[in-house]
Amino acid sequence: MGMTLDPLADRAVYKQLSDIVGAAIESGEYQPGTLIPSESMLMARHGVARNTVRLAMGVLRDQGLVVTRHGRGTFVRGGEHDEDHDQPSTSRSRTANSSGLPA
Amino acid sequence: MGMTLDPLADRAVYKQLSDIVGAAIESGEYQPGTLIPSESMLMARHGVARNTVRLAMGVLRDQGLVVTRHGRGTFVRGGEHDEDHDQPSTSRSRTANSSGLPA
DNA sequence: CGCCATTTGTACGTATGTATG
DNA sequence: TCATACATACGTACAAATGGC
Repeated sequence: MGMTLDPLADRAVYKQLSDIVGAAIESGEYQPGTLIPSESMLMARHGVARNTVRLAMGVLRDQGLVVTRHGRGTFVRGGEHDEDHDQPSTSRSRTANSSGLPA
Repeated sequence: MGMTLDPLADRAVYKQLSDIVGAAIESGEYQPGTLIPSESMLMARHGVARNTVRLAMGVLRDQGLVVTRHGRGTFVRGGEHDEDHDQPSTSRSRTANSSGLPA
């Protein structure tokens, strides 16, 4: 279960990380509407800098797989029950599948 | 024309910078298909870190205003003559107005 | 209410790699 | 070969939001 990062690989580490977390999401390991590990957690677990983690999260965000909230964390998309409280504008004018997962 | 950045403002510096450059693009100061100032230039001109410049460029990229090419620079979108040489996949599955400018 | 821990946001610095011309 | 420009990755620090107490 612990896909490891390879700094020597052709693929950038942050992309490898986004692949890993993204796969974990699609595999159901991280359920829709729930929080994925915090940046600190991911840093510790994978031995990378925060920057790298944030870049990876950025990829997942662009893919519409997750949504990040200041002070709260990063949630797996698709929690239609909406653990949202208010928020001025949830959508971000992205291609992003507002329904949640792509397939 | 020299809109200055205000580190004390409510709006994040990188967002202020994206506003400035974005406005310069829409005002025609930076013509479609041409290069905008390099990261080094923007750093020097505005007195900010490279990271900040890159964040600003990221905003413009998300807005579909510019396109960045490794080793080349960041171009104002709308150069339909296509200064492209080959490239595996130009689009990035973004909302991005493939035609160029939003309006 | 204030206090505090956690978490993301912003901004800086440095180094090295890769692409282009 | 070389200079320029962007890409990746590490580090630090402080701000702001959140939520439990």
